[in-house]
Amino acid sequence: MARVKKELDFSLILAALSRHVDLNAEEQACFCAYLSHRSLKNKELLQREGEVADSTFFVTRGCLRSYSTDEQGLEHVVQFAPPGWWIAELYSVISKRPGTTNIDALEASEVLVMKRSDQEKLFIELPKIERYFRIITENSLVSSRQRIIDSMTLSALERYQAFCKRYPGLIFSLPQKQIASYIGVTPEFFSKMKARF
Amino acid sequence: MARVKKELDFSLILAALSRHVDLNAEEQACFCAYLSHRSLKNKELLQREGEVADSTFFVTRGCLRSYSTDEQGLEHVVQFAPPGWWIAELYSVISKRPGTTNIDALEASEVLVMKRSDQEKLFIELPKIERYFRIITENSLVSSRQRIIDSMTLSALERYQAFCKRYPGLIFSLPQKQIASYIGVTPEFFSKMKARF
DNA sequence: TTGAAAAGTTGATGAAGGTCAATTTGGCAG
DNA sequence: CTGCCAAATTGACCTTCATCAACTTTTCAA
Repeated sequence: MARVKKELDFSLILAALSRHVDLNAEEQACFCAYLSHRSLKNKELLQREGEVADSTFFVTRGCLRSYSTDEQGLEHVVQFAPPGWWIAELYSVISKRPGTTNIDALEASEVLVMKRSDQEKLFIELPKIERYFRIITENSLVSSRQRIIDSMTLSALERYQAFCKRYPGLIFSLPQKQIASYIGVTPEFFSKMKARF
Repeated sequence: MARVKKELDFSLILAALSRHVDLNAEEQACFCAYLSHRSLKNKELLQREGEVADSTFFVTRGCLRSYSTDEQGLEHVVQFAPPGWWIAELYSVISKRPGTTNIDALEASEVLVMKRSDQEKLFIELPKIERYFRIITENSLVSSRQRIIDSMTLSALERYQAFCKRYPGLIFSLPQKQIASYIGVTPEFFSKMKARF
């Protein structure tokens, strides 16, 4: 069987870019030239705690998560990334030091990979790309701070309701132990909480 | 007494910039031209929940905080900003919608004010400024995510110890009810926790 | 200097959520 | 279809931290 070069599908990532910056066809091609592709099996690890991360990932299919493991071995979900979302071990990417969180696939998934060194070249070559990342980083920071406020002001049930509102699609596709981990309760308590409505 | 125009002190903010980007004298002047100055009395409110924020603040003296008020009227500290730090109601600045948090001064303070509209002009005029903000926003996001992980994996005592390590200067200058609010416990529990060492 | 308000302390009690163990349900590889 | 493993449920008990109230100490403006 002949090995056919797989055409990468950039439509999702170009749509994401166009929500914040205008790129002409040439600029789009320049941006895409720096992306590579990777397929992940269910549960496959993309970034392991302790290793230095050098890439940021854009999800085109499936769903990834980043999570931290505590000294008792319990996992705590930092972020879910369904199609159209970026995910990275940003601390490690920025500092070039070993990361403290893991990233894996919650189902068979596909991602576009952008190496930090390439990203930095793009920042110089195409300032609009730096603008794009500046904007989505600002938005992520707002979400992250809101989650801190929620963790201090809301009960577990209210955090669950907030989660359902913010990520309506994920409630049905994720095992509820993952959602419990994201909102910061045990699977047992989560189950009891749901039973009480 | 003659009113003398106050010379603004840009040394702290230029030092902060130079940690991430190189600006020549002209670029520095261009940047500083967009800044204005504001003095704050102890407890003075800089941004009130419900109002639309249009500026970001760089602290040159004193200490600010941003906080959220819950439905029981309790305050929860989102961020402290000692000299050399930026602070803003970023959600409101970005979205131009009413903010959900407050910013006030914990002591007599001085800030440099950068309006969002001016910041956006600078992003176009001086891409290095956009780079600077992209970088510090990335760093803020890393800290914010680490705080989320800490809130899920650490006990109140451990969060206090982490706070002491990360902000060694603040432990002595802040009322401990502010620190309690930041790490997410009541002042009463904080006091008992300290007593038990 | 003083006195009232704010901050901090201490104790009794209670609620939110965790831990551990037993059992049931569900998904899916063979 | 079967069997197995992971996910979810349920119950008993426990830990952490909140709440409320009384009291003490500090701060700071008049």
